[in-house]
Amino acid sequence: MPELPEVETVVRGLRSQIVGETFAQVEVLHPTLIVQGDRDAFREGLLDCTIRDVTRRAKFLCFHLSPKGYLLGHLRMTGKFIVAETEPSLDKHQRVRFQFQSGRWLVFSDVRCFGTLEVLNTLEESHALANLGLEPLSSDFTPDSLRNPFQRTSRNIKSVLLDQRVIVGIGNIYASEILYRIGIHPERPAQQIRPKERKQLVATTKSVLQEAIAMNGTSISDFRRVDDKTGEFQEFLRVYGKDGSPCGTCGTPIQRIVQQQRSSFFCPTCQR
DNA sequence: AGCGGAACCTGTCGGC
DNA sequence: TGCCGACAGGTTCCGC
Repeated sequence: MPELPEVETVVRGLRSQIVGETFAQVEVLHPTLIVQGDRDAFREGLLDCTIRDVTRRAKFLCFHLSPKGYLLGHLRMTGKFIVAETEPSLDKHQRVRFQFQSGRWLVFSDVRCFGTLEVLNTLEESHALANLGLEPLSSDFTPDSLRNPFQRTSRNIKSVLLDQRVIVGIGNIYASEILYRIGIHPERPAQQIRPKERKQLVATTKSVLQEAIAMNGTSISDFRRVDDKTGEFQEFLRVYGKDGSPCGTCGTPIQRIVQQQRSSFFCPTCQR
């Protein structure tokens, strides 16, 4: 489910639902994965703590706890948080179940077990957060801020867009969508991106992500499972997964290639 | 130092 | 029906 717009949507949902709740019970169902470090320390770090706020950094979810500490989560490919008013029935993908003092529940569910949850005293001690790049929706993300990262690499533009040490939040789907909208071929070396194109890249990245957030991230989520979201999903995406169908601008069939072991979709005519 | 590739794990889909 | 390979929205680690 998760690139920046989807994580932002989840964060906003959680913030509106569970700020003020206090952890009364923490059940780790998955033996080793998901929860980083010691399971007892994880439980102890959360019990009796109140959720003060829920925020996002890159694709990480950050629960701010009172009196102290943070719960840092990452959905990776298939992680999901579910809030429930009463005890949810167990299913095999649930990994961690939290009960609040109010009697409400929060469940972390994850088919592939790539997701992570970690309790921290301070955000500074997080290894994961240490080397993250610019937030694309912040004012720091400017054409100028990309000049050096683009200049001093031999990689192609697609792979730099996915590099969380440079820009955070862009994933495989939005990388293709952004490059399509500005007419840049995913295999173009980042070094060859001209100043004018950097400017377009920044502006388009912001607008694509903002538009997706405005659509509550449904541009991606549940694309296979939930029929009623399909319309919105298909309207938003112009190239991702559209391998073989005609480009909306010129009619040339959209092409799929593999870069860094991941699919890229592009129009061979419009993108150079 | 920077890069590409493998690994982490489970599920689904299409082809034979 | 069943088996097999390809593929899935992300990150981290390892070797060159």
